[in-house]
Amino acid sequence: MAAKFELIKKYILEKIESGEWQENAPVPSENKLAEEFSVSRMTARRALEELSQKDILVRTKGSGTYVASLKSQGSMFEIRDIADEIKERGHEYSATVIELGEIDAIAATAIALDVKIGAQVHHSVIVHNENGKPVQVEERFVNPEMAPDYLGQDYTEISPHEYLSQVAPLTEARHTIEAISSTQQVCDWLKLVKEEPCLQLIRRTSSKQGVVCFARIIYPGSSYRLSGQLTFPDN
Amino acid sequence: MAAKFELIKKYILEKIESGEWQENAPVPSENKLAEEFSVSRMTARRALEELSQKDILVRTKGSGTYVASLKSQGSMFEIRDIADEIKERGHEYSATVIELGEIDAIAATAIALDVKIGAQVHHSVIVHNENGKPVQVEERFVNPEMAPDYLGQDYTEISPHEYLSQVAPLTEARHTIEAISSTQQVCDWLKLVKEEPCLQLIRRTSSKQGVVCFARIIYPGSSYRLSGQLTFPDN
DNA sequence: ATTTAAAAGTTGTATATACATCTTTATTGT
DNA sequence: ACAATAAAGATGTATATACAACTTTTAAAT
Repeated sequence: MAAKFELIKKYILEKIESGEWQENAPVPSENKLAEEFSVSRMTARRALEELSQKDILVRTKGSGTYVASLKSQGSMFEIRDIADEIKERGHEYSATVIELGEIDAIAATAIALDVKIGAQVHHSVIVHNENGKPVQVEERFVNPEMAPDYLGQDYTEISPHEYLSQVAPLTEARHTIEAISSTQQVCDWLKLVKEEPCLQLIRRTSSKQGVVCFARIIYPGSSYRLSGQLTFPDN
Repeated sequence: MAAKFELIKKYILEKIESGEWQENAPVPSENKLAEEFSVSRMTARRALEELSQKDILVRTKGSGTYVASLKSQGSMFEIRDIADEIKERGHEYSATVIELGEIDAIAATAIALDVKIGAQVHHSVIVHNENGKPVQVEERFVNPEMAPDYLGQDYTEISPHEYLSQVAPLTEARHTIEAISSTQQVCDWLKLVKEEPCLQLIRRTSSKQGVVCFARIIYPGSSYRLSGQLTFPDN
């Protein structure tokens, strides 16, 4: 039989995963959880404390416990939102939607998304511009079952990453990074006059319900960098 | 005044950082710590438990608490040890030491290592081979104060990473990845016949005592990949 | 010597309690 | 209406206790 505090953790995680408790939503207090689950306060506390140490919850003395900002989750090795980064630099950000529609999944896509070959999947190609100049291209294949409204969004306003985070919070992502030479297609998208080494980041995102998204993000290697941080105990 | 359990955590971390307690070393039991620090068992337990959740300690019911394998630390976004990876594939691994000595720190190196410009720092260039073919070059600048014996190691036997992990465990690393075109020097080292897009990973490693190492690791982008994983709560 | 059984040691879970510290809300006085 | 104060509510730290479950060591029996 599972431990009591694990059941409470599970309960909270489910609320967050389902989207019922969004970012910054208040979580029941130690005493409330203790009463609802018929456990002592210390047991309820343990559940909250452990989730807080995993940065899923944020606790404030005197105030309460809240769902953490999900962006802080992935930040260990998340590409900082390109829009934020550009704006922070004081430059103008814009996005160009090159493609947004459905396509048949070829074998590689089907495997990555865990759907049948030939199945219709959502597909988008978006170019991010800094001061009007393209600096990053982002191609995504999205499992329609996980995000049925994917095609209905305005991606000049909200980034796909942002939207998908709302639809499927608490996801796990696997990344692969490689250096490639820009293909003709990439040269077109990024308006490169010649071939250039590029960073290609492939990201496969899944939640407990299944694979959400398969993304290919390409930077011209010379102009942009991807930074990751391996943190370690503060003390 | 700091909380009692924080003092115990600090005590344990210092033992590990100093190297006094190595990998898999036994850590005093809850009861022993409770007695030594004159606290209740629950307080000592809290210190051990929190360090265990950060993967610094490993606890086994009935047996005891031990210092975790440090390699599991960085594994979230550590480049898997190239030697291991090659051996796992059933291929032959070898390393070629191209350079091993001292050099004057130029400005960029000095800043990265937090030493004075012109100071002598340890320097190594090592090429890793798979079945005799070079697949990765690794250039390192090492702060001599942190690892005085760096030059005395046999890097065909032990990897610099492995050695440095012993000298300075519990480090924090910052990574930057970019795509570059191979320079002539890199072409020489990797025996590339023509320019090729490469992944360049720059890693700056520091412990609490200071900056340990500044490393530049270059892969031919087409043949090798760097994989990272963003994990998320198991439940 | 080998096996078996008991004991001791260690971590895991759970509870009840006490008090500290901070925040938010409600009350009261002007 | 405003400000000051009090009360209530929340998290933070610490302790003492009890028992469960597992491992290692010790002791005993064969």
